[in-house]
Amino acid sequence: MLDIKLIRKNPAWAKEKMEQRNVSGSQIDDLLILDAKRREIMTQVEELKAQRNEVSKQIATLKRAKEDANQQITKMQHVGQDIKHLDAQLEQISEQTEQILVRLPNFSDDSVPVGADESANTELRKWETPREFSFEPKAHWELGENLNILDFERGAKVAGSRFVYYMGLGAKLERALYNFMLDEHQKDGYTEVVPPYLVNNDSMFGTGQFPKFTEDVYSIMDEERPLTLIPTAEVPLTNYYRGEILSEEQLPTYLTALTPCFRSEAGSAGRDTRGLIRLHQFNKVEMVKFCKPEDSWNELEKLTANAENILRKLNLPYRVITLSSGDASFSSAKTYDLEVWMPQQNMYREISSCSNCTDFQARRSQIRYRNSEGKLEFVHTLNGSGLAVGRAVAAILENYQNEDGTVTIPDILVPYMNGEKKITK
RNA sequence: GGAGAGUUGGCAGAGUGGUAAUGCACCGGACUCGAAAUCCGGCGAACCGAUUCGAUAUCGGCGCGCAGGUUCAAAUCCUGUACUCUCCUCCA
Repeated sequence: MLDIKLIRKNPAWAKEKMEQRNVSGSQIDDLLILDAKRREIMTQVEELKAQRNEVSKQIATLKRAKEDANQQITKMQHVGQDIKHLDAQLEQISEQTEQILVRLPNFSDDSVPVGADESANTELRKWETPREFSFEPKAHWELGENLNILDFERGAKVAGSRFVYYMGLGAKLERALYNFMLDEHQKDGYTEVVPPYLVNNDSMFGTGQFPKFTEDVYSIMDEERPLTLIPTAEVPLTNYYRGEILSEEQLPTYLTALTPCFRSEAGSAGRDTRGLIRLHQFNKVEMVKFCKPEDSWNELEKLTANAENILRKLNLPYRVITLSSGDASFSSAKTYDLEVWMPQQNMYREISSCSNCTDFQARRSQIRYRNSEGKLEFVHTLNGSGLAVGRAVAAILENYQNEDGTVTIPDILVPYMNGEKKITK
């Protein structure tokens, strides 16, 4: 959530920043009109309440002295009516203000390339050149099906399209990967967490998925109480400290978790219909950080390096992209995407997304800390995938495939595969 | 699933219709070479608004798990709800 005071202070700047994110500047105008009205009513109602408090004290004094207070009581009955009326108005206008405010995305950092969509993204760096194949590289789904380690057909039968079974060494490769990732992140100072996979609406609001993106997730009703299957571990990890005041010593806090992620993929019909790239359920290792505001930009670089570390140790070629203002996600002030090389598609595909959400999520979820002057401040939150496990499996299958259709296990994973060096039929 | 108890400041804990005791902690001061002890004073956290360019500050609102209701007035009464604990039941 944006700081309304910041918008109040500099409306023109706020409008420009919102337009960079494909949000009409008129939203800011509407917001400020409502905000001015809200404060006007608030002043009125607060004056009346002050009066009521004052007279109530007189009534109490009179009553204690066994004197007559009827005149004051009658007067306050009217004041009470006025307060009720104005409070109702205030509530209505506050709701309208909130409606707008909670749907505005975070401000992009000034270092972010300005543009409406992914065409304005910029490449920051590239690591390793993709391998030259002496044969036509196969798609990972073809390799996986031939090796009997991926079964999309039965996934579709049992659950529907965009679901898969990993079998045998495929399942083991998946497990090897996330064990490896979690071990690496632990070395980098992250605490391993197993969080809830179902979360309540407050949590979904806290990280910015709700109220705007209800279509993208699976929700269930549990005794009238809605719960949502997490679309990413960012939600339970960032909400870990929701509503809390942290001490300075608790910062920075690094958390990591392997979780399944559930996404309805509404609006992506027809895209990546084959393979492991876009499933309704996939595993992901996520990293989340809470830090002091002054540290968050440095922490973003470190977080991104932690994700890159995984790809480097797996020896998978990748590049780092800075997402443009229009392409970055709702809560993010700046996002780096890591894209891994996929030989069959002959292109880089997103495998990780590392974002600095500044105080945007912290304000929504009320996560603060007491700074050295004893003042409360919102923390900054960051999150990044390290990595999407399914996509990593896909990248390994394609990059490590041999001409005979077998797949060599990356050296670093061999110990995690009980010494298995190759996947054969 | 059933029954009961509870939720009050940083912590402990009183308050059952008249506007949140008290203790510890904390902050300031005195004493001291300095500290401890002692004494004096201050202090519920957060949030919002007005005055202000802004900060400080002042005033006000708000504030007893949360949301409603009754009342001139609610921590207190009523309704709903969340969470915690205990017991029973069930269960991996």
